[in-house]
Amino acid sequence: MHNVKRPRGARGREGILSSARSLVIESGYEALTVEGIAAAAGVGKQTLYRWWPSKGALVADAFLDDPAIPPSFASTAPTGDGVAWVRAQADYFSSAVGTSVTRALTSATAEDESVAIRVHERFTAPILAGIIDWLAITVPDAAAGATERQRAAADMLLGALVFRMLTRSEPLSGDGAEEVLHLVLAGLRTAAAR
Amino acid sequence: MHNVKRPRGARGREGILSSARSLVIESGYEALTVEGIAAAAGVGKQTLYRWWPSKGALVADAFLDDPAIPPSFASTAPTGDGVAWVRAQADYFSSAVGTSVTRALTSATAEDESVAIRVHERFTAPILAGIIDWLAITVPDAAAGATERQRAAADMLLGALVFRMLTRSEPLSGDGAEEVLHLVLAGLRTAAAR
Amino acid sequence: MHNVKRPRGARGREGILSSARSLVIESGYEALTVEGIAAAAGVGKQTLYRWWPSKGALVADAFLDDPAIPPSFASTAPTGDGVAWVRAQADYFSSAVGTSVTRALTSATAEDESVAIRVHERFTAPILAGIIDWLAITVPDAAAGATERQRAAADMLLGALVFRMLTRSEPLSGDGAEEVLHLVLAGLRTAAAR
Amino acid sequence: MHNVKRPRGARGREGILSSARSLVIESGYEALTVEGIAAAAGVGKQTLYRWWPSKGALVADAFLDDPAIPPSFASTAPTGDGVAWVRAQADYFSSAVGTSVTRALTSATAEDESVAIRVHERFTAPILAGIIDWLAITVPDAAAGATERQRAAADMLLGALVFRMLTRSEPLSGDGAEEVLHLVLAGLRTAAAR
DNA sequence: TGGTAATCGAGACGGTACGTCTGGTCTTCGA
DNA sequence: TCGAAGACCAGACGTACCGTCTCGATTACCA
Repeated sequence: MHNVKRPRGARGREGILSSARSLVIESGYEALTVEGIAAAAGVGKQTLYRWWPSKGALVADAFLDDPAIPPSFASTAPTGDGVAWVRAQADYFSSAVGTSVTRALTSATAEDESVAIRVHERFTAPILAGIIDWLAITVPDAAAGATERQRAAADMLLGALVFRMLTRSEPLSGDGAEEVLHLVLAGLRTAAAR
Repeated sequence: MHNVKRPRGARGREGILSSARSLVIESGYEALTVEGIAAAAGVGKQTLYRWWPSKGALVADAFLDDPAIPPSFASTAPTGDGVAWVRAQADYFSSAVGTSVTRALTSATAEDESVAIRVHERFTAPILAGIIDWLAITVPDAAAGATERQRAAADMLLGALVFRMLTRSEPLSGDGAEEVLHLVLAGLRTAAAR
Repeated sequence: MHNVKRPRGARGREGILSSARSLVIESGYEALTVEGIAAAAGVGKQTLYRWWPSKGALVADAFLDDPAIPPSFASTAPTGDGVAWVRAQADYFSSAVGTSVTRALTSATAEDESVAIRVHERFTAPILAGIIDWLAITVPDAAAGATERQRAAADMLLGALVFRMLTRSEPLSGDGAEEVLHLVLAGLRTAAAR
Repeated sequence: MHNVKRPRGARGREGILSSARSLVIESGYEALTVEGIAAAAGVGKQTLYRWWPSKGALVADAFLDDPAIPPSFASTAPTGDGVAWVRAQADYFSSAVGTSVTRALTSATAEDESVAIRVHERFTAPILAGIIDWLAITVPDAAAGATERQRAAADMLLGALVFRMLTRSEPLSGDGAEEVLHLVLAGLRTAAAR
């Protein structure tokens, strides 16, 4: 994306991104340095600057490119009644990894507009799309404007979870997350029946 | 807050905070430096370190201490049907000032746990409390657990707005924000009637 | 010299040396980089490292191999009374080219012992030999040790010119150089007559 | 000289210059780095850049400011018949320290015109002046132009020594240096008697 | 009212990291 | 098959800030 060619060094691109991921999870995005990534990856600094314009862009790639990482990532769409999904999200946002990764992506996003766009396109938007699709099936609504309503509902659902994590030491519990889910579904049903 | 005594310098404490505010709004939190604040306020660096342990703590004070700033701040509670309030919030989060300030507080929060606690206590919690109170009046619900439900609803309402702003170039429109409000109220009403 | 094979590239070996010469004369030895030479010669860096072990060695070759360069080089031996020759040397060491070239060879020499040896053998020693031969003819001296004396005299003659150039903004004038010549010849004559 | 104020840190200015001197003598000017000096002196890089505009200027100060260093420096004027002095110079230029220091000053001089001026004013010119004064006493000459002749003689004397050191692996021996001295004096005497 | 302490601005200090540049080696790919 | 092109690791460059530490000069309080 930043360049069609890819590093071909001994460790290569994946080694670099993997080092960056480890460092973010260990010590957080604020403590992350380009020199630290280079050292951890056994790579010259210039190699990083050759492929990524900034620390934020590198970190975005680190968490966006490899679907296997992070382990229990919030990247699947809800299924069935959604309860299992929303509790898994609550667990993820309560975990050290989930906290580190989400904060890292938020910070990277805040620093650089182009990173923000990329993170949205490749990360946030797909998750929201999955939620919206599931909501459309779960609470059918043929009304004009239903799509906008579902979009707002998805923002509320994911937004409440993220907002809690960013602003509170104790993120939403599984029960709290389920409460959010129920309110969203109840609201949508009422609107659909209106 | 960090010290009962106050600077006696030409500009004083308020001059420092005011300089910090201007710099954040002009150039963003990432570009903010302690040296920059000191220079802008015509103050020695040591004076800043005397009263604030970190850049984040200073910025938190800058936006928390003076109720007059930022101008159209999201700090009042909703009234009536809430529509005017929620549209004002959408406007605020769409503005350059609202974006800068919210991002700055989010970043400061991410860097330092004690700043996070302070921002929550002095800023986020009061806003949420105002919303919760208004929700309790607007959608009366005597059921056990209603408080938890209202807390979740407040997180959804404010969370959706903040989440949108943080992750999207185009924050929620007034209409979108109103949609969120309606869904929250509809959900709460259904739950209350259950 | 460092390799019997020769580049076949567009410009070839002479193109490389010529680029190096131009760059030295334009910007000086300190500002010279291997990358710059490669770029100027339209050649890969590896091609340079294939034939020269260091920047210094390349520069030495650049000024030693081609007798046509630099234009009015100090490489001829004195003739007749030596006045014309010594004034030509003064002019050369006063010129931009003479200054650049001499400084470049001095720096290259200081960095690398093997370059020093090569520059001496191929450049300094022949010049000194020419001077010594001319002195032996001009001030005949059959005494034992006359050769040592002539060697010292040659060092004095050329050394005074080089020393002046290296240490002073204004190198020896033609008159100053002639003064040096007269002193050397007077000293030798006195010694020969002793 | 570069600034009227002086470093006041734990180790101070002299510690920095002393570290620079050691490094030059150990490994030569080419291998010297600003970071190396800073590390050896236990000082931040910025402190060096605050007081000296370049590595060359720092090195010039290192060898010019403290008259006690280098130990057997060529900075005294000749006395008596000059033989002891000229042999001491030959020894100095044959020593590892003399070689390192002279090459370092020559390189620093070649890189930066302002360093060249300073080295000349504070180092080369005083030595030459001492030689000229001694020559004027040793070989009295009331003729017009005698001063120019003595200046040329001083350049020949010191120049031969420096030229030999810079261009040859084996600098002038004591005997060779004495030969130079005799030739200079003989030449001057002849000229004075003319 | 004059003397003494606290506090100020200013900015030097030892450091860390920045983003860039170059050195010297190694790999790719077109002619 | 060989060389241009340029990526690679390494590490120094000169700069920006960090948070700490002197400096005088300027209060402000007490004698």
